[in-house]
Amino acid sequence: MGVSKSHIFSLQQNELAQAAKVLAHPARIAILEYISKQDSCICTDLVDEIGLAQPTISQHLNEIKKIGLLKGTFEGKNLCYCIDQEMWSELQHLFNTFFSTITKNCC
Amino acid sequence: MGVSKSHIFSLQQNELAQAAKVLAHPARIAILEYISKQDSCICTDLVDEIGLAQPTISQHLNEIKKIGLLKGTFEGKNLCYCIDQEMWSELQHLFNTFFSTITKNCC
DNA sequence: TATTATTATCGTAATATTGCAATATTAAAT
DNA sequence: ATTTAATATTGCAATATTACGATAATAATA
Repeated sequence: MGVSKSHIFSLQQNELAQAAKVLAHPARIAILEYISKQDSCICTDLVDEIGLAQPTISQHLNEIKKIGLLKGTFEGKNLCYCIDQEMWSELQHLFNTFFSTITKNCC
Repeated sequence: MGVSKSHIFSLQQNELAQAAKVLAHPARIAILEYISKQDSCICTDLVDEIGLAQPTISQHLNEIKKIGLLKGTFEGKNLCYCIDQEMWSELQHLFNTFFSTITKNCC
């Protein structure tokens, strides 16, 4: 088929997978890193900084936004994106828990 | 186009994205969780445990194997999968570093 | 109000992913 | 040597993702 059978998995499993999907593209990693590097918030610079077209960046931003990782506020003419701290911590916790609950007992 | 322009990103960014991609499917999360839950190693049970066809499970296992997260040894007739501890720790570190270096200064 | 700069959306093409049936491979057991 | 059970591979269909040009929407400024 081609559709993920998400209904056969638990909420936790789907949530983690969904979050991982957002991080599963170097452009989105780069975007998050760049946003966090700036003291002030960014606007258009992402397009210049990363070598992708404006609609593509916009699409990636939207993916990040969809799981609530970005807050955007207007500041004059330009949209001003920043990382939602609460959501970021939540994500960090989610991954951390997953990594530590996997006990690596082996044959 | 449709191809990820991985060459415009750093090695670190690509590696993290690649790793995240492996975790970006609930079936693979479920597989890792199940393997770790078992005291002894698993074999066919993944197919029964998770509701996906055998070739599909095999494919997912392969994705996990590709980044070196699984070790497989034969134990009688059945393949016996287990999580590569060293690689797992490396991954954990990779994500941990990423999550903590993103400083969430906002507007 | 018209212009300008920034961001979003639409449409489309290329490629990737997900899933399974059918089949092949592998190795133990008869 | 055959059969049996477990895993891998192949081929294919459905859907998702990535990327961008063209265009629309938005809001500050002239």
